[in-house]
Amino acid sequence: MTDDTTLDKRSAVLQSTLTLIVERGFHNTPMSLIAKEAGVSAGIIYHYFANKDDLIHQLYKDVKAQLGTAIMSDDLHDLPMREQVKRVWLRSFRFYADHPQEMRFIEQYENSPYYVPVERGDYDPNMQELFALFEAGYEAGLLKPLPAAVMQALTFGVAVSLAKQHHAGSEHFDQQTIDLVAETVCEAILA
Amino acid sequence: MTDDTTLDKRSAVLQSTLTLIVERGFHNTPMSLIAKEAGVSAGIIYHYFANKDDLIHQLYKDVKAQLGTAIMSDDLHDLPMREQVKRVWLRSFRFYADHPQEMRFIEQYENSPYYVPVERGDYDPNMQELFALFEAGYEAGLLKPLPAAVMQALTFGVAVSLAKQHHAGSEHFDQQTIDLVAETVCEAILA
DNA sequence: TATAATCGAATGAACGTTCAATTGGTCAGC
DNA sequence: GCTGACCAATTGAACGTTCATTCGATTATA
Repeated sequence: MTDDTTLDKRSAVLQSTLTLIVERGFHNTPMSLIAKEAGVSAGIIYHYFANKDDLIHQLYKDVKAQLGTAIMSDDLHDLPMREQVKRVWLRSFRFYADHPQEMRFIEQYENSPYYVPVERGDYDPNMQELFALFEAGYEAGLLKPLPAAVMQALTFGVAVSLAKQHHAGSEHFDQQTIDLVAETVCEAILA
Repeated sequence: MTDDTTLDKRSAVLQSTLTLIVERGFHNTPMSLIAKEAGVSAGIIYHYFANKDDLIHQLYKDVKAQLGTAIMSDDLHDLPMREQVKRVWLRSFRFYADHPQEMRFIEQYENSPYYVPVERGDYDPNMQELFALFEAGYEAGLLKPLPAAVMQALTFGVAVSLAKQHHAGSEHFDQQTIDLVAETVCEAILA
């Protein structure tokens, strides 16, 4: 009973879907349980979502948009490239570290058959901005001439992996260590 | 019908479970379909596995062991640390790149509630050897003094992320690019 | 002949989805 | 300000299906 029932029920449904799927997986999370946890009836879910898959897809979009906002919130223009990269990296790590449920849901979704890699145009606006940043850096010769996928692996791949261990493990990383990784990542991709 | 029925049925079941779960997810992969695809009866699965969860857990152990073998197969001792790291990294990437199903299954499993992070002792012997390699390098001062989790993120995190995009994307990476990433990863963690 | 392997129909529970019925709110016309 | 008409929101029991698992019978193996 994650009681936001006073707010709108659609949000309550999304919220309890998030919590339950992270804890129990896609299977093993019946609609009836989502409804109970959200404090609504089973039927109402179908008023807001076409079906279970639609609910899951919409939740993913929602969470991914949160991530986009967290990373690209304020503008980075007129900062040097190195600083831009560092900040973006730190924010992505921070989002993952501070939002374990959201992170786990994203990962669970993206590694399941639910996920169909999207066209560039389908991305969240903030994410598009992010790609633009990298592209600009690349064309200005400030970044190493590496394929975009390699860039992503060397930056966000590291952030995701690190955050996973952050949550899984007893180990917690102090800010100094995180900073060091951010620097290392910059080193890896800056020309 | 991935016909290895002439071999033992247990393997046939594991194989079709792998294929089907990668394509359809844990849910949406009924035992009956696994049986059909393996060319065996539904009942026989319960002769070899306690239940569906057990089947999935055993498949994971199996695949993870394959990965361990692929990475640590021959011995690396008396190679310089840099070369050891580079080879291990390249092999892990190669395994993922060459075994899309196995990779996807590992990722799907590890990002689902099936996965309960294990104690050190539970790891595959080859994986343990891998940890030992890093530990030795660390204690000899050949690697940067970073937490083990950071080391993993900077190496395998990158490999996994890169391999995912390798499979998802149109983009394919030539050996030269892969080599460059391997070098970059070494740079990132070597003292 | 005893034991292991194998079959596949039967079972019963769980689950996604539907729907007829109820409530609540909005607002036009009086 | 009241009425009633309309539509959105909401309920939860009921439906039909799917699925994991069981088990008695059958076949192969030793």
